[in-house]
Amino acid sequence: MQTPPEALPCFSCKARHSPLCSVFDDEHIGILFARARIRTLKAGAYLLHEEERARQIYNTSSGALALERLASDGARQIMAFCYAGDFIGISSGPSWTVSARALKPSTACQWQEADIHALYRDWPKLEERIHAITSRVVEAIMDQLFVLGRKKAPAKIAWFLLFTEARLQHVSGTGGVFTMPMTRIDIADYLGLTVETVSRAFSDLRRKGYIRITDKWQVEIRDRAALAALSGYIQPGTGRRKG
Amino acid sequence: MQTPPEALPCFSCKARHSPLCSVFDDEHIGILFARARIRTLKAGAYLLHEEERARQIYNTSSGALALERLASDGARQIMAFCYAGDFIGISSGPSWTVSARALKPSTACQWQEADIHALYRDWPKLEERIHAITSRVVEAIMDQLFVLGRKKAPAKIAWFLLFTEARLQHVSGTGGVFTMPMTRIDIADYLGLTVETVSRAFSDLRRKGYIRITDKWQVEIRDRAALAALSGYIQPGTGRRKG
DNA sequence: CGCCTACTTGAGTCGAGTCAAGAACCGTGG
DNA sequence: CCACGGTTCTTGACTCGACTCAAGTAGGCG
Repeated sequence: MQTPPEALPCFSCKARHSPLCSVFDDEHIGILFARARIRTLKAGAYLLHEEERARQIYNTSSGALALERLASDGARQIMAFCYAGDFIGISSGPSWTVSARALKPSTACQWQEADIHALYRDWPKLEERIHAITSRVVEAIMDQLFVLGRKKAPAKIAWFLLFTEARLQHVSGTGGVFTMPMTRIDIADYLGLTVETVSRAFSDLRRKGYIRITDKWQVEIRDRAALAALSGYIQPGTGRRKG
Repeated sequence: MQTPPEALPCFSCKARHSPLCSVFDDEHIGILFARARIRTLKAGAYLLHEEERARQIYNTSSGALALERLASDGARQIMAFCYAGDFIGISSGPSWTVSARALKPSTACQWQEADIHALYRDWPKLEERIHAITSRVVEAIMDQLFVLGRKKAPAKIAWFLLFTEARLQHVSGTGGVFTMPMTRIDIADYLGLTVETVSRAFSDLRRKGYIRITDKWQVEIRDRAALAALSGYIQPGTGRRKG
């Protein structure tokens, strides 16, 4: 608050307009910033580990993370990918049930849960927003559940591409070209497939002309309608379906 | 409130000690009851439909429901089974993204969302509880996501049996015997399998002596350790894993 | 330059889906 | 009470999609 607004990194932060931060206008964002610890992560580093005490909450400010769970036999399931502006911090128990791994160099703001709760009184909208985010997460995971349980590999990949394009729109900007921050292995672990199946599915889509892949991570959607048909018409990001 | 407490159905309701209702002590439960509409459902009836306007919330008071989503091609994915005491009402948008179907004759209390929100001021614990329920739901669905994405059919079934036994403990009481309210088809649609695969898996477990099935819905767990090993050591209900 | 990891592609296997038939169970109505 | 039609459940035979195993290529980084 005493800090001159111009000095705050918030003003140039990609998460400035995220559900969490946008509760505070430019005049008051310092209240939130003053309580934050900025975490900088290298690719592959963990923001938090499952089984770890969960008394912090996070807001991704740059980069990309995977929320994942690892089984003793090495099987991995990725629950979500988080990009700039995405909130991380839902836990009903004393510890996390997922780990958060950086897919590329990333930064996130970290708060003590108690510090945020203390702000609820003066900023009731904050509590409302966090609740809304949690509800939104439930629906996103239900979408994923539907895809994992009921779609075949080609449909899963098609859905993933459309969904990811939509999620990255605010990063990549306009029409049809985007850069995926995750490896094929990550995609496989997100969709309940193996690397080989993912790779084959990409090749198929490429051969059919539905997509174009330049440098392995650059994807261009060339036939959105075909992908949508393949995916079974799930409208990415909204939880709604046609048909 | 004015109603003499003895007259309230709440006192003999199986959901009396649910997260929602237990916010109110016996003296004040009438406040909640006065605003409730009691919904009675026959087996197969819908409490709510996806795409329907979502401005109500529900608390299951008896019976069992399935939260499901239906695709245009007939594919169904069940997101959760709800029993007495379970809250239904998480939605971030204007309408539901799932339907709630009664698996057997069931009852639920229905409130207008606005009526409940109006109680938040005097009963802050209510808001807290609903938030906690939502967080708990996220973790339950993540468990399911992990199972759908990374477990084979036998492991899915073993996990389902242990999980369901734990969920029904407050109904079935003690050790190892419980009555499943859902059909094999429902189980298949919950685990991302087909009826035939579910049926075969049950038969296998029966032949191995891990379980005993009396009248098709009565299941007795005979070798919990073997089931746990098969399921991959997920501790049902807690979101934790051994290994 | 060389190592390591990620990616791709092929060949073969296996688990789960599909198709099909029969048995058991349900509620309904005679 | 029993006969009947419809659904659910089980089991078998077959098929096919995704996994496994394996080899080779490409790209990133020290």
